[in-house]
Amino acid sequence: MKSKDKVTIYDISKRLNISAATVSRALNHNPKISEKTRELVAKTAKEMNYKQNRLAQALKQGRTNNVGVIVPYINRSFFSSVIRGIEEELTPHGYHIIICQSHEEAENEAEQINALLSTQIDGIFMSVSKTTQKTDHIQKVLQEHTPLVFFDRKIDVPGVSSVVLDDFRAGYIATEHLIKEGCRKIAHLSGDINLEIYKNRYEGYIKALKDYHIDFIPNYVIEVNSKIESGMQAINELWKLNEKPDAIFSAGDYAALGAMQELRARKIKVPEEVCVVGFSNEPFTKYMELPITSMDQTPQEMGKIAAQVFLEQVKKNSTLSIEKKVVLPPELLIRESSSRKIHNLSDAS
Amino acid sequence: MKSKDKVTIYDISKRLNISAATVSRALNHNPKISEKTRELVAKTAKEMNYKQNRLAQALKQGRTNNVGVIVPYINRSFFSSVIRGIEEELTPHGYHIIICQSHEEAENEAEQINALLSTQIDGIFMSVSKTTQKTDHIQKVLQEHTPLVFFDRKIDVPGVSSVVLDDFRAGYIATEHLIKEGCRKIAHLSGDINLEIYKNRYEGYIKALKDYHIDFIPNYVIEVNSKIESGMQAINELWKLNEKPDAIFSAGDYAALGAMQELRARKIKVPEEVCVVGFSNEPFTKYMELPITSMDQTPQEMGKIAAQVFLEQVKKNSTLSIEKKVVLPPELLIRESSSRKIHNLSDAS
DNA sequence: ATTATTTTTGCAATCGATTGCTTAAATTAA
DNA sequence: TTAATTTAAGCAATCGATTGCAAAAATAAT
Repeated sequence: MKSKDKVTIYDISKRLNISAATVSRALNHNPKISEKTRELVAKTAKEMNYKQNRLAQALKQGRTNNVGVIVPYINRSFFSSVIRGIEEELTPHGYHIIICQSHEEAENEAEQINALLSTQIDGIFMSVSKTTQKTDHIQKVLQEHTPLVFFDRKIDVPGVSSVVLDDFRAGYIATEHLIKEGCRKIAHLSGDINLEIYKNRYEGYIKALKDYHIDFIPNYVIEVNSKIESGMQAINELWKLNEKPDAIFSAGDYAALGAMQELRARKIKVPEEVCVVGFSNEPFTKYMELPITSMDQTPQEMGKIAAQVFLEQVKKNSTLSIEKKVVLPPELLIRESSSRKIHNLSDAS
Repeated sequence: MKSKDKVTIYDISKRLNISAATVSRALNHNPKISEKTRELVAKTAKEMNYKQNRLAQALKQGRTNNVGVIVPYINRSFFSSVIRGIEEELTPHGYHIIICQSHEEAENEAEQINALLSTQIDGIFMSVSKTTQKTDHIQKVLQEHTPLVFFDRKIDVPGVSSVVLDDFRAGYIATEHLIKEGCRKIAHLSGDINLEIYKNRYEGYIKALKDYHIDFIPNYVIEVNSKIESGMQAINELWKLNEKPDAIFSAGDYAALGAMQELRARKIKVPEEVCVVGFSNEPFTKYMELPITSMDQTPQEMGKIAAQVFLEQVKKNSTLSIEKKVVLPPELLIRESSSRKIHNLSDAS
């Protein structure tokens, strides 16, 4: 892997008997260089299979044209779609995207941030992990004046922009939908309330119950993670109660799926006996034998907007960090798992 | 984003009235530095919030400790699991993983390679895109003596190591399983034959038919992509035939899912009338109402092994590129979609 | 033909960290 | 106390590309 044969601008300059400065300028289309030599340099560069050393360039210029994206997991449809959105928006501007996973560990998250900062990335996009409590590592990013944009899962830190879903509204809409389907005993499978998104979904749920004069029953709220098994477990808990729920609003699709599995195992009919609504519009929700109603978060759009916020920030080139907060509207995709009436199945995902 | 305040070893050296060289050595635990000054430097470095500039370091050392992974899509369970495997194996060795997507476009793939090479990564892991025909961009990697390891989808290029599944065997096993379930008219939803993996699966299928003296019917082979819709389309094609198949062996889970949807729409019972086997063991196959039999590729293991092959290669530090070919055994996970007999549902995924 | 002006190119410093070689300081031996 | 030896720290070059300023070459003006 030693490569003594890597071609540099000096190699080109020697070959052509001109200075490296001229080569550099020629390659960068500097107008001070005559067309003649520009073409000559371009030609020999290709001949010699020259490839720019972006390390050296970045070191000199102070920017790498790399941005980092930190997500809990890359294999969640939601996150990979956001990444796709960021890519599409930033690639045309010459940026490259470095994707990192925190695996929901605050520690990993901090390490990834350190790694990114030390490679001098030009910006960071991040959806914080569930276990993130302290903001030390985020302060570090700000200290370096590296633009930071939160998406979906954010922490409130002054000076940091964010693009999130209106999770409160989403929780409200989902619950309201279930109420309108005739459900009155609506359980909620919540995520960790420490994360704003889950807290907001939960509060939207509460508010909808209140608005429709339905009593809130604390026992109907079960905390789950994003594993299928936890959804199963949640049903087991709920069905120990005297008053069984007639609807499940899950803050995640995987838990919703688990819930449906367990309901089926118990021969409880969905949606006739229990309606189910999930969250995130994971692809499988649409393609189940019994498709699951779910909340779409327009993730790709979210990524694009996050990227735009970043671009704005770097364009201003100012040290003062702009703080921009974008909130996107959710869209409920109603499918069979919650459709008691023969319904207009608006399924446009 | 301008940050005139980034701390360098010079800042530390000035503060302590020692040379930058000493600071550098101290931070790197060079034994030539006394414990006293080492601690002093470490302390002030922390105080001043020093963060190493890995660009500069990499430029000097000639290695970045970054490796690139190029996959068609990150949101396929298979690929993200391979990436996870690579991460787990390489992170302890101080490497950072840069994840890139080709989106199945050879052009993107080439661009990603260029970008990675110009940032001087220490190695590349890659699963080639469907549209990759030419090997020019791969030759470039070899010219730079950058270690390259193919996983799953490879192209035959001398000097490149690879870790792949025994796809021929997998195709054989899947087909044999269907035969043993009593199927005789087995259709095959194949991927693009230009990719070795799909060609091998196809040939395994042919061989099994032959071994069991079943006539091969060309019309029973339909090319699909990895979209659900193409699986539906395939069933539409197959059901135009006079002799309808009694089994489907799909080279991909998404197509298998689409096929099952379409069969259901046509009121054709799975597995009673038609057995279905998919490929890749995507999580949804297990959690369907009617779980799909699928071929597991032990992706995380594949990633780990690929990483080990890479490590071996860099350890030898020799310019001569070792060529190592690892072939992993597939494992068929038999589920309801292909179990006519009451079966030992060996489901360990 | 000579000077003024415009183009084109080169010199050398710089980005931040590393490292071979040398020198200075500290320790031990004589 | 002085020389010999070990230990600690500094000098300066280097990695490859960029860029302000200066010099050289080419062109235009007088």
